[in-house]
Amino acid sequence: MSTPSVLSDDDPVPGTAAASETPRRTRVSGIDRALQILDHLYHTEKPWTAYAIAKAIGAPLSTTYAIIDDLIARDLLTHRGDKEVWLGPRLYHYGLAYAHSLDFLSRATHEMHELCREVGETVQICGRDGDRMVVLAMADGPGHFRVTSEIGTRVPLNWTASGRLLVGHLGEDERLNLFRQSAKMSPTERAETDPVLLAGLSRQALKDRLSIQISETDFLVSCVASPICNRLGECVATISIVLPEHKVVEKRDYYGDAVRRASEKVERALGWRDP
Amino acid sequence: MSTPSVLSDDDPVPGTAAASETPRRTRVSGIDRALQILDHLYHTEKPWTAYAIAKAIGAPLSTTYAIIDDLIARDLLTHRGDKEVWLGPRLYHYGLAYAHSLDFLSRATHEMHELCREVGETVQICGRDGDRMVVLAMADGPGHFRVTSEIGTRVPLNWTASGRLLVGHLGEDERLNLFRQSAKMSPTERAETDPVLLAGLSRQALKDRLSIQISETDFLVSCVASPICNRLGECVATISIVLPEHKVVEKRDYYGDAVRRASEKVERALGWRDP
DNA sequence: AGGACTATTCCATTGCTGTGAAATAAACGC
DNA sequence: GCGTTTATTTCACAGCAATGGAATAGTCCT
Repeated sequence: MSTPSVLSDDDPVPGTAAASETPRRTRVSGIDRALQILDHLYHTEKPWTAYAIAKAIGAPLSTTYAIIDDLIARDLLTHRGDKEVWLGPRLYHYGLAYAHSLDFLSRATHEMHELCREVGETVQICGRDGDRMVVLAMADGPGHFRVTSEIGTRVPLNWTASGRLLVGHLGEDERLNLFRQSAKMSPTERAETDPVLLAGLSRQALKDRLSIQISETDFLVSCVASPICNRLGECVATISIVLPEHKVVEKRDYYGDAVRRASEKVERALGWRDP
Repeated sequence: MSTPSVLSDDDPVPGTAAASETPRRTRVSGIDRALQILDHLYHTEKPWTAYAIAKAIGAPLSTTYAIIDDLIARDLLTHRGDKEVWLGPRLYHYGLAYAHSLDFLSRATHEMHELCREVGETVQICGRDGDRMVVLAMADGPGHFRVTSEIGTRVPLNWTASGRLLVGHLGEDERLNLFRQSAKMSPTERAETDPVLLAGLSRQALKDRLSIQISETDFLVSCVASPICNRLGECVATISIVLPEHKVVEKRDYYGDAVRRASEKVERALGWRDP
């Protein structure tokens, strides 16, 4: 709600539990409808046709077509392929302007590059959007066979070390709920999906300021993460090293210390940590 | 318009030349008003109070307050300070989703990191938003005294080497217009501001696939840029090395060649260049 | 203290806007 | 060929959203 965290939406998890509330008002304002459309595209992560969007969000065809035309004219949406539409460039501009104003992110990004250089591996800054973890920034490690992903990538919270940290500060109930509703099996089928176990790991990881995940999302790919917490102890983001499985096994402490030092530096630079 | 470029808005430059058109319709739709608000914040690059926004965009107070409340409730806006509002986190999410879908940007980002490692200096990817240059991505160089800026930074087109490249493909008239309306004196008072000269430099720089700027924006800071052009020859973005003045003077060709190689690699990877 | 803004809220009015339904094709599936 | 689904446009209508105006404090000058 009023949490000044970077990403937490705290929607009641837009899952299957569609609220059958709001009985009055068959009609929704333009802004509302527009946001429904943007959200639909955002959550499904792929282009849709106007027709399909109308069906999916349960809006009248005429309204949907009109608003989509409007949004396209304003560059909030763009055409992809023949009939499909997708989020537009203007949203990116707005987003950059927002990110630009976050001294938090620029600070963290700086430390991310330093850490990347220090350990010679890919480093990421991740945040949370509701029940997903989002890659906010990334520094590619050197070498031709580095492990990498992309800015904007969104994965379930239970797939990554960062995902667990990001909910560690939430209340027991909320944490359990998030995992219950969003925990998914990963491609490797090695991700933990038990909500109770996850909730426990999550809390403990935040306390340790360290979370390690091995090959839960992709084979041979691991992740060593440390939380960036504000003064209230809320995990606003994480900084993590992404690297091949065998390296973590061999030099677990080396990476763990490095990433913890980096996250502390960010917190200190922001005045979120006293020393 | 239908240009698939990443950033070009091609608005008629929202400058002082306020179009006294659209006489009918004292009333503007909700989406319209909402976007006016977002745009106002975006273009002024700072938080405003609801009252001030209403005055600035010429909207009724009641409407403005209502819509701003609405947008805040939806995380499209956030509170900054006591009364002021600013762009919200949700816009960043949408923006990331858009960026994530751009294979262009991820491709360019990869090359950006490579180049950063090769030359050991800060490297940026820049695009254009109307009459401004925008920093889309950045890789910090090593060292404690590196030159750096921030993602999302927006500066007039005439201040940077990249800015000139980004309009090099436009028609003579359009280019002249853009420079005429947006060319501003830089802090160092060394930026070129003559539209005709700028337009010429711009075209030539794009032809050379190289643009060099020395201390025009900041003292001792220079920039070596090369364009990333799509198959139509439109400069969609630039990749540039940011570094201290003296280094450019000493090793101009070294940096020029490196940055040109990088931009060509991006174009080739995207199939925008034949070999 | 008084004037001039800033900041916010309330309300009656009205005309724009979202709706629903229907018309029209094109694209499938078979 | 013929139903079914997708895709798009058109239109009259009613309701609510945006509006203008005013009321109410708070704040900043001087």
